[in-house]
Amino acid sequence: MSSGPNFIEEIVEADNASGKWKGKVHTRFPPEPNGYLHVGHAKSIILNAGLATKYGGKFNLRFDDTNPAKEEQEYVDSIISDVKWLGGDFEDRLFYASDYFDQMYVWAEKLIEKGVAYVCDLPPDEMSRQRTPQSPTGTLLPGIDSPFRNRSVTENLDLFRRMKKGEFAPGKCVLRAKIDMASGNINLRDPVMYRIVKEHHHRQGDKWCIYASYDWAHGLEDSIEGITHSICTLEFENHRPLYDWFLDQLGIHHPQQIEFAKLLFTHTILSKRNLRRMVADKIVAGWDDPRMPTIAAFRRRGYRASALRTLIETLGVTKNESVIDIGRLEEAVRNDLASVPRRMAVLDPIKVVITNYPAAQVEQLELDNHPKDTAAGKRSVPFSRELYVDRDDFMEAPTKDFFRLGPGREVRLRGAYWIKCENFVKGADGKVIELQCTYDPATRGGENPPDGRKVKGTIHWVSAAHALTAEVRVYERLFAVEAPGAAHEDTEARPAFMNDLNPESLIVRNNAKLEPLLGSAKLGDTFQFERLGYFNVDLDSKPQALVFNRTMSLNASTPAKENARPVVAAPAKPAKSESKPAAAAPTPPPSEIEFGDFTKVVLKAGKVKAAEKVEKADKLLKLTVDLGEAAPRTIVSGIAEAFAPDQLIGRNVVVVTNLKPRALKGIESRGMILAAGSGKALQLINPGDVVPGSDVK
RNA sequence: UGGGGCGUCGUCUAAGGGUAGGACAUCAGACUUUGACUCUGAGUAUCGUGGUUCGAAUCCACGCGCCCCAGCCA
Repeated sequence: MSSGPNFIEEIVEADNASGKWKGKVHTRFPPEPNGYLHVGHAKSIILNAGLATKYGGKFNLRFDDTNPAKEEQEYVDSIISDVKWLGGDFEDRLFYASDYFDQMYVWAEKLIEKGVAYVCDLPPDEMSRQRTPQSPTGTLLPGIDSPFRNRSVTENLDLFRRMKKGEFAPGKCVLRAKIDMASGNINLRDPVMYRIVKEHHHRQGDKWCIYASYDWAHGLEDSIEGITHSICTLEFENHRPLYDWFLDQLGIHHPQQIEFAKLLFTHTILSKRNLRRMVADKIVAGWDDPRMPTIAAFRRRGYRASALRTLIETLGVTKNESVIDIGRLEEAVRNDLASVPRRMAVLDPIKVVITNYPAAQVEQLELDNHPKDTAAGKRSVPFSRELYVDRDDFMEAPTKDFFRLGPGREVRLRGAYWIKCENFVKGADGKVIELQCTYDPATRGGENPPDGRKVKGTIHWVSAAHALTAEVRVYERLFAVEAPGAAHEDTEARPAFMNDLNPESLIVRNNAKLEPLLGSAKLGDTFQFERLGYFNVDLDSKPQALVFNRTMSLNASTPAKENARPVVAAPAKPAKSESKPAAAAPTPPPSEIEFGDFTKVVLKAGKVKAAEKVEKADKLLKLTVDLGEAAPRTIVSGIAEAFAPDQLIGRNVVVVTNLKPRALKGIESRGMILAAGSGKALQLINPGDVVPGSDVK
């Protein structure tokens, strides 16, 4: 796990070796308080705080509250608790950019006096045009100087002071830095330092009507706090020259800005706008709904900070933009919870009557709290004639790879006895409501009987008379596809990502049966319910109305039922399949496979409707292919050397339909034409005279 | 088109002129009173083309691909 230092640590170590900061390391996490923190922020917090810890430095939490229109106290509070929960130890160093407004103002006047800042009266759209003029062919041209660029220092000072006093309406004018209107980096084309905003600030009230912009403010904030390494995400790379320019002009403490790639996950959306939308549209119950990617949601769901820290350490820190498989997070959570005590719970109960067990008898059986850790001790679990087992553990007509209960089948009840199903009873609705079983007294504790009989299955159970009834919320991934929204268009009514919601992301079991010891579980407690996963006590739980969340499923290596066979079987509509994973197979098969994953290809017959050459690509043809779907697909294929577009129209072809869409010469290709040979000798595979959309075997 | 950044197994990530290694995922097997955990094994990678060199993922050149910037957001 521990590989060498990451590139940021290398910089820090080099600085320590050269004495650049006299051995000091001081980092910071500078959120804007305009939303809840999510996993992406966790990386930044863990990275910054971790650096400070590792090199004996300090870590600050600072609210970058320079835009009064967007910021709220609610977010400040949630961010503070999230940072603390993640282990970001800022001690007493909780700061607000707004506390530096006076100092920033003094420095702004200094730049005006130096002649490198001026008040500009251009309206916003005009300023934008002058900063980014384009030639008729779309080439970016050098910017045009503002007519106000050469105002005198006296005039600028006067105007700026009047801006501060509130004499001008918002939008009337701004303070700009005088840098370089010809720079290729647009950020250097006289960026805005102050704009007029007449809004109530959450800490400053109505004291200010001019507010510093990010580029002007951020370096100053870092400088004031004595930050040494100012770590931010890649999109700020273009802003670094500005960061440096302001600090150089002022001649003040000059931290080094370092950029890294932010953390993204598959099956997840992270943009604040979209998260807000999900909360507003009640797709989820709130910012801390356990399906959300927020820190607050993770905490509520039962993830621990240590899982996140381990994960992020394992993933490393680079400048490669990467999307992490959400399975990595899930796996990290499982590993982190592995040591937690075991309990038994039945989510979807079927009653079991042990016909040869004495009606009045109750045994207290001793079960291990943890199978590997003897120090975790034992607990006592009552056993009696009537039990509950999970519906998933019984099949009326069991297949041969099903190891659990069925007519005539024998299984081990974990830590109790072997039982054999002799009969079952159905209710009026045809559902099985009761299993009649016999037990073998020679198997007490679940031990093997002396006659050498074997069973393959061990299942969990709960004594009916002693069971607690609880609500259990079973969570799955919120999105059914890797890249939510990617295959759809946004509309006003429905953002693209909403098309990819997993309809089974929450299943509530409100008649779950728990072993009695769970009655004393407190908020914050997590258990493994054997064979089901890790579960924690939810915020909504009350002593007489217990509520548990499934924090994470266990790995399931074998299909629980015959309908969950992920491999060869091809879904009819690969673009939106697999919305119904079986309960015990939480990881649905991917609907879009990677190029090269040949065991899972879905082949369909298609008819070419149109074909044309692709500009600037000798080998590519852009085909429109009817696959019997609602709309024909665009497929870009490298077959231009062998075929002219006209030759292809009307032809039947074989298409790999479940490839991940790929962009070829900027055209999104949704599928691949099957062909053999190469170059001019290329042959298309012909499916014969079949209907578009037919399966091809 | 201008400026900035990034390209290593399916996915992350090491290797800083000298055996392309690890993790996750996948597959196969062992073990198992959780179809879990654990253990063993397997396969698959340096964006391309040239060049320098005894030797290149690494250095050079030219391409190609992807991401970011053109808010008075951060």
